[in-house]
Amino acid sequence: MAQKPEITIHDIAKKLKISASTVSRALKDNPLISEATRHKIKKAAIEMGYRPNVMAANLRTRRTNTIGVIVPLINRHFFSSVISGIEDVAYNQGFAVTISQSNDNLEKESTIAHTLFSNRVDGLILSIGMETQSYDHLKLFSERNIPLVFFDRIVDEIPAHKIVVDDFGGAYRATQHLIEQGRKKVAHIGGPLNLQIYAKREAGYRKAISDAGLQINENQILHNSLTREDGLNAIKKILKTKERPDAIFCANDTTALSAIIHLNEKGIKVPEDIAIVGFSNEPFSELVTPSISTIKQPGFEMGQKAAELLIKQIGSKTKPKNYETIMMETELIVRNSSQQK
Amino acid sequence: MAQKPEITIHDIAKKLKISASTVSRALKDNPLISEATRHKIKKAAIEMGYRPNVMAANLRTRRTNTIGVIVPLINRHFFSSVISGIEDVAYNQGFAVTISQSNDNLEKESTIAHTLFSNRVDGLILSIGMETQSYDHLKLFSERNIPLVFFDRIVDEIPAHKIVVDDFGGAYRATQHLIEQGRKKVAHIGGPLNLQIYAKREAGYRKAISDAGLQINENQILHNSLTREDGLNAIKKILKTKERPDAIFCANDTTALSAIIHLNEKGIKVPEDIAIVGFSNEPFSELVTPSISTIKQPGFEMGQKAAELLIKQIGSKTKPKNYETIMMETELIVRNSSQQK
DNA sequence: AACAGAAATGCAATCGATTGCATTGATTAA
DNA sequence: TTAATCAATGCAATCGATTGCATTTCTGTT
Repeated sequence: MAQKPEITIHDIAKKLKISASTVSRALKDNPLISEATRHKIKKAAIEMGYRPNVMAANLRTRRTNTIGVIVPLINRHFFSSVISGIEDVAYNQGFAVTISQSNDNLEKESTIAHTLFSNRVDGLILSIGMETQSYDHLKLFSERNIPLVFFDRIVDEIPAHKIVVDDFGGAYRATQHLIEQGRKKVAHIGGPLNLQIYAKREAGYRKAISDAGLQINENQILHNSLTREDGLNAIKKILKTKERPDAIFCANDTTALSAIIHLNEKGIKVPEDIAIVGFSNEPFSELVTPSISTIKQPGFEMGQKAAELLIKQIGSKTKPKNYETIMMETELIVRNSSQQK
Repeated sequence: MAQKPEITIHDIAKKLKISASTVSRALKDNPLISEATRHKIKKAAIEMGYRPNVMAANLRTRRTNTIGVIVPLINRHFFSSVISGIEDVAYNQGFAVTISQSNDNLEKESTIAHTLFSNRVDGLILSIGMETQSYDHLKLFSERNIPLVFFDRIVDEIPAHKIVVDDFGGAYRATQHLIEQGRKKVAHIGGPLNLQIYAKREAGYRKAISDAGLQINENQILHNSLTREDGLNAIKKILKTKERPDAIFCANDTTALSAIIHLNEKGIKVPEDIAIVGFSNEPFSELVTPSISTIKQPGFEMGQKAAELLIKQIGSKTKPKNYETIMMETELIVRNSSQQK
């Protein structure tokens, strides 16, 4: 399609009767070039509509100034907050950010990782998908020493910086809160245990229950992919169990939502009959009736931190001696789904 | 950072004692290469962990097989649906997609456009930001014949394919629906008129009112950026006007939400006292109490269509003779905010 | 056995920017 | 005036893959 001739530094050089090297240096504000020529060159560049060909530069310098980001779904408030945090830091440091979503699908995640690698991103920030249990596509990066930072859904096996929230603590707090409301039989809708975050949330939940000297009913701990539909099936199953629980701690807000909607329809009162707490503080959680008590995660700050660590690592010549796992604090937000007015 | 030697086609060639050209051709399944050598080469490539350097290839071929996407906010359900639609088509056709958000900020939009251009994306799909009133950063593309497709928030001045929804019709339908509910005084919370979509929504609203022989109260047509906060200010302002309206057509769901929350707090009943219709069918619209009647836009399909048109244009040698503007149908979804049970 | 024609492979230039090293020109010191 | 010094610029190789054209190797035919 492109017919208008591409303007290159050579075109500028020819027009100004100087060498391409000088043009290149001038445009990069290299101090070797005199003020006068630099001005002349920049002026010409603008007049001629010069646009650097990043690929040529990248090929030569072996750097792209681009950070790749892979998230399961850009559509989740938590993830888009993280992305905004990443962009915030990256743009200020002159990095471009390219965002991709895996849709929680391993194959797509792998394809994206390979594409990003082939495009030679300088570093990768990611949160793995629910299906992801093999990590060849990620070893690609760590083996070649391309900086990698995980956030939220991390992988233990791969050495890298990791940014997580205190899932255990958050879940503990959430469950404790339900118990403080006088609940004795707390059920749990949890995520796939291959993801650490869900294992930890469940562990926090279990600890809170046993610390309070209460019993766990193993029939009332369910695992699924935490979609709207999964949540609906889960709440139905829970309602069919022998001793109906008086509270549910859900591993995300989506399933909390499903539960609430179903209970509303069934005429079971939330929180009077069954109290509910979710996780993530999705925007909708304050909009439903009753509004959902939940655990707030500092998404934006996690993104900032992840980008900082990554960029620091990109800038350094050597592999970091040790990798940090940064745990950020969560906050319990009490709303109407767990507390009577 | 990268110390492990990069494997190039030359390394493969050396090892197999053949030429790099043959390796290149074999890896691209060029029929010139015999079955036997091709196999040998592919095997070696895998064993050696070869990963093509896309930048080098792109530099040579002047194609990147990458589509750039710019949206105001990835966080909006409508936009992320469109993105999913784009990805759906693009991936199947072997294109990568790089997504960026402008945050409705002209400067950022312009920076992103320049970055994408410098990275030589093969084409661009975008929806402009609220601030965008100058188009130099977009002319960059059209002038150099880099295919460009607009969706939703389009720019008339620039020749390109455009995918829109029937904003006029949707708004007309929404307003008409309010009138059918017996409402006589319908206010409007609208967006910035420099964006065609909002101008059209307002026009549709006006037409429906006058077609019904009703009066418009110009004090009750407000314009703002349609954020939560803007919506709150707008509803407050509307409540202070002389003749309180009995319905409001909001140009998006966000402001409809603000209005509903504020009216709930004030004890003004929705829909009994004031009926409300929004626009876009954001997921939260069915979750609030009362649930929000709204206009549904086919986001996924718009994305698919945009990607199809773009890729077709990328593949063609010549400029399209005429540019299409495809208008997709909207659907009124009646919920509780506009209809008494 | 010889040769046309096809099939397979190689050569070398190219894409556009960068950069180590060489060169030019100007300035300064002696 | 001349050599030494420094500032400014140019030369040419390089990054890795692609591709038009040339060359080599087969294959089959007579």
